[in-house]
Amino acid sequence: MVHAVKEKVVVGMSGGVDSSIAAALLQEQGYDVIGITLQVWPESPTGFAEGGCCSISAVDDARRVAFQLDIPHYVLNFRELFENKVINYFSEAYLAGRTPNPCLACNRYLKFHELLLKARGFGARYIATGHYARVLKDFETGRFLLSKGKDEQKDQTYVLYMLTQEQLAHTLFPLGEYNKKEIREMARKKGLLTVADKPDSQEICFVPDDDYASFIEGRAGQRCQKGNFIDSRGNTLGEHQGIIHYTIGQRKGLGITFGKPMFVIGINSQRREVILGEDQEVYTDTLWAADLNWINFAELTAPLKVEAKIRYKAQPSPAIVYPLQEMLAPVKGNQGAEVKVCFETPQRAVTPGQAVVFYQDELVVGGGTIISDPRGKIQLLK
RNA sequence: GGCCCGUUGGUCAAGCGGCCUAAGACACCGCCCUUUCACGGCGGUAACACGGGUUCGAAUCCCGUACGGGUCA
Repeated sequence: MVHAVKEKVVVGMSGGVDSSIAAALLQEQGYDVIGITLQVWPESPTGFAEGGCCSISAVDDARRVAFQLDIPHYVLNFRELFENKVINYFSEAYLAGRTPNPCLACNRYLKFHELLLKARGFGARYIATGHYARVLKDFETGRFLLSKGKDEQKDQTYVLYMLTQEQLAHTLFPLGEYNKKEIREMARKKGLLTVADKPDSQEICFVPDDDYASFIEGRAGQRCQKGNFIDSRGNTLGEHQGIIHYTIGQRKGLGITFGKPMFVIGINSQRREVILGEDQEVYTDTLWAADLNWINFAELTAPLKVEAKIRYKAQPSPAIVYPLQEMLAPVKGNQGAEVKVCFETPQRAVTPGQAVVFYQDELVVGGGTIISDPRGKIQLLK
């Protein structure tokens, strides 16, 4: 008589429908499932949007689902880590004139890195999340690959490009083979009614009312200094509310009118200037990126043809990634560009701080952080 | 001071006696979209400087007041 030892897996349960069903599916597949909810923010569980991927209000929902599935559930306090790795990064990036993506930092440091460490503490070999993505194995190179999920509409690989081989080797994405619609259907059938119809997460989970500027100013203890709107020739057009209020490509909230739509085409944090221009001026075909992570191979040694995405919801667009021999503009303590990306067609609103993610068909080849603005000027990371 | 011109929503700006319970653009607000910030889609709020008159009827014509701009000694 041989006992099949059940493989242990820790599921990051956010309290939403996706991670709940992820846990349920793994359980059906015979895994020994442990549910963990990361408590990150804030102190008080009130006043936060339902359904945020890391919303504290979700702890109760996650606990309830775990109870219904009859799996152990733990709530771990990740507040300090979240503060250091996500919120600080978020604030500093904005203050430096960049546009951060806190979800990427949260994934990189908490949901995958730290959760995997905790999982090992539980004796689990795998962690799992409710992302719509798939992990494959390349048997020729032995590398683990990241692929889009079956549901193209819901593809979330953009926020997973930073996963290391070590992490991919120990991560399961049970939703990769399903559509969102099917997941909600399963939730209803399983009687997980509290989460079945929860809206998808949205907005920054730790910022009340989506007013991130006030949030940053509140933490900094002072208002962000105002500055000038200028055009691409340097003419002053008006006064802005502080650079943290703006991102490249932005149209609304400028409070300034020219009879035609105007967009942010650049941010100069040193001079506290926000550069405005017409729609056409916000397009560029070249960008530089740093902080690269490669999935299909260890290092980029030759130009690579890819389809690249410059924002979560951007369309993948044909491009060539060139490795840079020398780090551009190396500055002590700063990180220079590692690659130059040339698109076949100009991209709208290339924005420093956002990620560029490279695809080949269904696979995520890698990605990095954009460090140049649409006007081709490189801004170094801090 | 005299003479002339102008004064329409937050901004720009249609309108030339009934089609104006006033167009459009930009801005603003809301919803949708969305694990970031944005973009985008849809919808919405909002004005005839003021007071008299002419007329069946005035944003549109006349007179005066206020405020702008121009011009003349």
